[in-house]
Amino acid sequence: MNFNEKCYGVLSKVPKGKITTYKLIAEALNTKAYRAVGNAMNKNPYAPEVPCHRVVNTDGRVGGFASSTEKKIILLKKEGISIKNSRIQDMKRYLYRP
DNA sequence: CGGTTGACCAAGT
DNA sequence: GACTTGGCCAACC
Repeated sequence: MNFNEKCYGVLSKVPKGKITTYKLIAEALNTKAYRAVGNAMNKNPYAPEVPCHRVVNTDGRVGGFASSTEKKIILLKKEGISIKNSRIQDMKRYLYRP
Protein backbone atom coordinates (compact mmCIF):
# COMPACT_ATOMS: atom_id res chain seq x y z
CA MET A 1 0.00 0.00 0.00
CA ASN A 2 1.58 3.25 -1.07
CA PHE A 3 1.21 6.64 0.48
CA ASN A 4 -1.50 7.80 -1.89
CA GLU A 5 -3.77 4.84 -1.24
CA LYS A 6 -3.65 5.53 2.46
CA CYS A 7 -4.77 9.08 1.81
CA TYR A 8 -7.68 7.88 -0.27
CA GLY A 9 -8.57 5.40 2.42
CA VAL A 10 -8.88 8.08 5.07
CA LEU A 11 -10.65 10.50 2.79
CA SER A 12 -13.23 7.93 1.77
CA LYS A 13 -14.35 7.83 5.41
CA VAL A 14 -15.45 11.45 5.35
CA PRO A 15 -19.26 11.53 5.32
CA LYS A 16 -21.19 13.61 2.83
CA GLY A 17 -21.85 17.18 3.91
CA LYS A 18 -18.67 17.28 5.99
CA ILE A 19 -15.12 18.31 5.21
CA THR A 20 -11.63 17.60 6.43
CA THR A 21 -8.21 19.16 6.03
CA TYR A 22 -4.96 18.06 4.48
CA LYS A 23 -3.31 18.27 7.83
CA LEU A 24 -5.87 16.05 9.53
CA ILE A 25 -5.45 13.43 6.85
CA ALA A 26 -1.71 13.46 7.35
CA GLU A 27 -2.18 13.18 11.09
CA ALA A 28 -4.51 10.25 10.60
CA LEU A 29 -1.72 8.56 8.66
CA ASN A 30 0.68 9.35 11.47
CA THR A 31 2.84 11.63 9.35
CA LYS A 32 3.38 15.33 8.73
CA ALA A 33 3.27 15.22 4.97
CA TYR A 34 0.24 17.44 4.47
CA ARG A 35 1.86 18.70 1.34
CA ALA A 36 2.35 15.26 -0.08
CA VAL A 37 -1.31 14.60 0.69
CA GLY A 38 -2.21 17.48 -1.58
CA ASN A 39 -0.14 15.88 -4.31
CA ALA A 40 -1.98 12.61 -3.83
CA MET A 41 -5.32 14.36 -4.18
CA ASN A 42 -4.17 16.02 -7.37
CA LYS A 43 -3.53 12.67 -8.98
CA ASN A 44 -6.59 10.99 -7.51
CA PRO A 45 -7.18 7.95 -9.73
CA TYR A 46 -10.26 7.00 -7.66
CA ALA A 47 -12.12 10.12 -8.73
CA PRO A 48 -15.80 9.44 -7.90
CA GLU A 49 -15.03 6.94 -5.19
CA VAL A 50 -12.85 9.35 -3.25
CA PRO A 51 -14.48 12.74 -2.61
CA CYS A 52 -11.34 14.83 -2.89
CA HIS A 53 -13.42 18.03 -2.99
CA ARG A 54 -14.20 17.59 0.71
CA VAL A 55 -10.63 18.43 1.61
CA VAL A 56 -9.86 22.05 2.47
CA ASN A 57 -7.06 24.08 4.01
CA THR A 58 -6.66 24.30 7.75
CA ASP A 59 -7.25 28.04 7.88
CA GLY A 60 -10.67 27.71 6.26
CA ARG A 61 -9.60 28.36 2.70
CA VAL A 62 -10.96 25.98 0.13
CA GLY A 63 -7.59 25.31 -1.44
CA GLY A 64 -7.11 24.06 -4.95
CA PHE A 65 -8.75 21.65 -7.29
CA ALA A 66 -7.59 19.82 -10.40
CA SER A 67 -10.38 21.19 -12.62
CA SER A 68 -10.93 24.56 -11.01
CA THR A 69 -11.47 25.93 -7.56
CA GLU A 70 -14.89 27.17 -8.59
CA LYS A 71 -15.96 23.64 -9.41
CA LYS A 72 -14.89 22.49 -5.99
CA ILE A 73 -16.84 25.26 -4.34
CA ILE A 74 -19.98 24.39 -6.27
CA LEU A 75 -19.74 20.77 -5.22
CA LEU A 76 -19.31 21.71 -1.58
CA LYS A 77 -22.21 24.10 -1.72
CA LYS A 78 -24.31 21.30 -3.14
CA GLU A 79 -23.47 19.24 -0.09
CA GLY A 80 -24.87 21.99 2.08
CA ILE A 81 -21.67 23.82 3.00
CA SER A 82 -21.71 27.60 2.77
CA ILE A 83 -18.72 29.18 1.12
CA LYS A 84 -17.90 32.81 0.60
CA ASN A 85 -14.92 34.17 -1.34
CA SER A 86 -13.27 30.75 -1.48
CA ARG A 87 -13.58 30.45 2.27
CA ILE A 88 -15.61 28.08 4.40
CA GLN A 89 -18.14 29.74 6.64
CA ASP A 90 -18.26 28.12 10.08
CA MET A 91 -15.75 25.50 9.20
CA LYS A 92 -15.94 23.92 12.65
CA ARG A 93 -19.53 23.06 12.02
CA TYR A 94 -18.68 20.94 8.98
CA LEU A 95 -15.28 19.69 9.94
CA TYR A 96 -14.89 15.95 10.25
CA ARG A 97 -11.98 14.85 12.40
CA PRO A 98 -10.76 11.29 12.52
C1' DC B 1 21.22 10.60 -5.92
C1' DG B 2 20.22 15.84 -5.77
C1' DG B 3 17.13 19.43 -6.97
C1' DT B 4 12.55 21.08 -8.08
C1' DT B 5 7.60 21.02 -7.48
C1' DG B 6 3.11 21.25 -5.13
C1' DA B 7 -4.78 20.95 -4.27
C1' DC B 8 0.11 22.87 2.49
C1' DC B 9 1.03 25.01 7.45
C1' DA B 10 2.40 28.35 11.05
C1' DA B 11 4.14 32.50 12.39
C1' DG B 12 5.56 36.98 11.19
C1' DT B 13 4.81 41.69 8.92
C1' DG C 1 -7.98 40.58 6.77
C1' DA C 2 -3.83 40.02 3.11
C1' DC C 3 0.92 38.82 1.77
C1' DT C 4 5.71 36.81 2.81
C1' DT C 5 8.96 33.40 4.80
C1' DG C 6 10.74 29.26 6.17
C1' DG C 7 9.71 24.61 6.91
C1' DC C 8 7.71 20.20 5.80
C1' DC C 9 7.28 15.48 2.96
C1' DA C 10 6.43 12.44 -1.05
C1' DA C 11 6.68 12.27 -6.11
C1' DC C 12 8.99 13.27 -10.26
C1' DC C 13 12.55 14.59 -13.28
